[in-house]
Amino acid sequence: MELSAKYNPTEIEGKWYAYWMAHQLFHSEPDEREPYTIVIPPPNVTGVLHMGHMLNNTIQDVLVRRARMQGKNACWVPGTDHASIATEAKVVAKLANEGIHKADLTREQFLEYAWEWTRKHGGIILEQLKKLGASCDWDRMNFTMNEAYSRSVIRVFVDLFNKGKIYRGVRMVNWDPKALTAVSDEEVIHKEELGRLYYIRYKIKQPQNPPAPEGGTPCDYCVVATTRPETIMGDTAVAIHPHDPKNAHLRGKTVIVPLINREVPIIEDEYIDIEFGTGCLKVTPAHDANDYLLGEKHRLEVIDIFNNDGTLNEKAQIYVGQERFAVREQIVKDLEAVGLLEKVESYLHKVGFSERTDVAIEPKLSMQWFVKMGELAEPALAAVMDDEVLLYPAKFKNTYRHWMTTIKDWCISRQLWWGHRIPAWYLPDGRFVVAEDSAEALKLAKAMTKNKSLAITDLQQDNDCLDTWFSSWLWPIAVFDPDVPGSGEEVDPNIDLQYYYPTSDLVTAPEILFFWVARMLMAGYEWAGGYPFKNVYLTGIVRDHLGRKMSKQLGNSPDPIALMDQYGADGVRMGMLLTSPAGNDLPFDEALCEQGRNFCNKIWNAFRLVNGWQADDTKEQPAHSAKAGEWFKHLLRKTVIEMNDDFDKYRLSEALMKIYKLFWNDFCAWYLEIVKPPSGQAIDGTTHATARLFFDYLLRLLHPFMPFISEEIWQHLQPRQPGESLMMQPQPYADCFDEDCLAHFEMIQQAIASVRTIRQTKNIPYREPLELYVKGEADETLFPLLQKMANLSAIRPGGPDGSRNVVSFLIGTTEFFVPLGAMLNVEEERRKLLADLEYQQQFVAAVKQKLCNERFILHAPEQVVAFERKKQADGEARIKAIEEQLAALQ
RNA sequence: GGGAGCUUAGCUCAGCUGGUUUAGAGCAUCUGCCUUACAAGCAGAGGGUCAUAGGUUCGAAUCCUAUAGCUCCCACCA
Repeated sequence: MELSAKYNPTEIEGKWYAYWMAHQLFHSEPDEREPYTIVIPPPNVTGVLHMGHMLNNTIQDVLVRRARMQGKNACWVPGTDHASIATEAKVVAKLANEGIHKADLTREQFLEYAWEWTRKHGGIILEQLKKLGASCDWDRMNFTMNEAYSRSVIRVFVDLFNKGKIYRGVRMVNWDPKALTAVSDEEVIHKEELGRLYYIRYKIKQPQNPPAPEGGTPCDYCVVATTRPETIMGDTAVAIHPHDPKNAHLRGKTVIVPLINREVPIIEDEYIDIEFGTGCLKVTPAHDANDYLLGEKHRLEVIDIFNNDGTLNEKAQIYVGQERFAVREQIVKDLEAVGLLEKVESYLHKVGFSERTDVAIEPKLSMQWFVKMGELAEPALAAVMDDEVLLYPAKFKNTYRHWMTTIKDWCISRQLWWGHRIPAWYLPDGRFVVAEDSAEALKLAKAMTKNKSLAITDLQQDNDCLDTWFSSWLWPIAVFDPDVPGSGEEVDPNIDLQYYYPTSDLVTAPEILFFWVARMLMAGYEWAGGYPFKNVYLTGIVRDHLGRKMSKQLGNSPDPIALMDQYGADGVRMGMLLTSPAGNDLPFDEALCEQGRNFCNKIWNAFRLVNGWQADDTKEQPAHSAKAGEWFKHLLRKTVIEMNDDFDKYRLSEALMKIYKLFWNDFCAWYLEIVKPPSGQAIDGTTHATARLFFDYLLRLLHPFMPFISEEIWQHLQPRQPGESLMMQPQPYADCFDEDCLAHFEMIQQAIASVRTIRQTKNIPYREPLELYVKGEADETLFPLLQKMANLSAIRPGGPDGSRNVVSFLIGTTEFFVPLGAMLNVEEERRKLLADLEYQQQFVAAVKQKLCNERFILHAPEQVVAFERKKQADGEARIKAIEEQLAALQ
């Protein structure tokens, strides 16, 4: 078989993915094995793969593949999220491009367009995941708007409502004037903005003949500082602090709102910051959350001057129909014209923006649905604080606690059509019923009104949809059993849910810790009797090399598909994993993918070498090959133990680095080079079998990280049955290794490197054999190996007698000499030895100083003192050796 | 404004309960090699006052305090 000198991933990756699928290797059914479950964080149904997904799903695939190879029944459930705001926004934009406006469509017509869009774009992202190698159980594919899933969402709403945990109320919400919907606090991004602070004069309504304040002049105005002058038409009071001396004269007065000349009272409240601006606050209860609270407290009128789209309505009296920011510009000019603008200052402040549409959020009063969070949050908080559920890295526990203890009620209604419609039906008299469907609603309505003639057409279902997270918080439950919460009448408990729940690991981004992770925990305790996952691995954010978050807007995100085409999926997977410890940001660099690709090529060529060997069973195994095999066996064991430890701590990049070095440095550069037979000769049967065995183990260790190339080579390594796959082979096991064996070998490696250095500095080609003398401790059984790798004609014990033309080096306290004859540069050698001598003398001096310190001898543990003594003795031995060598140079 | 975290080689990071020969890795760099598995390679080498200043200790990259710089999260100062 001819194998190309370059590894070509594109030919191979598609082939093996199809093979795994054809043999149902990703599919899981409950059985007697221990389950290992991951539910995918469902990407937006119409989204495309970005670098964050690449990282996230690579990590999940590594964990799932490894669990599978550990004999667990691994199940990775894929699926998508309907993402109500994001998807609806895309559909609205697409329709607008075609000249169709949402407002002109009926709900049914719009939903038809949305479904069409979903069918067209939905699942693109899943095909991309397949290219990455994701070993999801595609038979378990789910979607948050599937019929069954939707039923579950509705049932949960009804259940919470019946438990009194859902209520309807007028609240100040974050209004997105572009998407025309309320959004949750978590969907508001606060950005710092350089705005302006406008000082506006409100005329004080004076009684006839106003008395002048003591020691001052009569004051016609009170000055109010605001960043939002366009809201003054909604003002219903001006507030001062009760103990503010400079505004005390305003007490009990009324002032006139500029331009519209409405008379409003001065109120007093301790909320006011005396130091800010003039100490006077204009109160606009309809358009500011704080003002709303003030308004409630002081029973102020609420005047809502905005339309839903951010334009002003007739209640504003002026600027009606104009956009809020245009009005801000205009009103400033108009105030100035009538002399009511005192001054304008630059002012740095935070403004809330909608995460989805990036427009400034408008605080707005409206009727919305809320979930009471207090009771739901309790078990979810305890789970994390008591380590029942573990966060990786644990530092997120603090943030989590902070959020969960200051949690506010969750506004779950969205003024959207794409999503789960709120199952509330309004009666003609304004009352409402909550039910799973319209028939049930009618029954309830009849009972409520005691009106038997009530018809379904008399009921009007709520027009709003539920927040996307109100469906995705059920994800780990509903993908296994959409009948939770049940009616309580079920006879057969759901087998899948019993077997797969709770899931093992959840891999997701820290930015949705509260959106999603916390709420899944709440749902788990509320409806599934316990936590939904044991471990939460929080990934970092993928950034470009300038440290910026990768985003579409910046255009700094590489196209994942193009990357995989260029470097292979395995190469990109390795690139993603190389620098991504849990919770750390990932500074992405294509060079990392290149490194991954190069590694694939290395693996490929190692295989080409081993594959090309002709085995001769009659040939005896050379001593160096036997010793190398022994060494590598122990090194392999050590690495397996270390990798297991890394995996236990979710240190995936370190585990990968260990197998990378084991394969490249130890297996290729050392083991294969040692056992490689001279060109054209056959290899002995024992070594041939051992090398293949090692290769097999290495492929198993590599497989979770690089599934494609490992499968390809494993299939070539020996004949396999149809349907056989590396992904189902057990991981290598080890619990101990021989440390001495590794240490002895390492010393020989250093000796070999030292001889090579001598060759390079002295310009002695490798072909020219050298002699070596060894004085001191060394494992002689490794000398044949040393001889082969350093190309030595002989290795002799002791020092070379009387010869001056010798170059030497030290490893530990063992001296090595290489006679060089005329090639030796005595002066250069002396310089080197003198430098070394000085270093050793300083070293010994430092150790001695430590040992002379009585308090050190007294306080330090015996072992540490003994170790320092050995350091001194070794150092002195080395000094003696160097001095002898210097003497020999004379 | 409150909270959390970070600062170790040119870059990205390990370094766990203070001591393991005067700090490790990968990448990058430099030098020499087209040696019949691989130049996407081989061999070798160089590179760090562990952010700064104090303190605790026989002993500090590691523990404590302060300072500086960076990052993230939360929060209604108009």
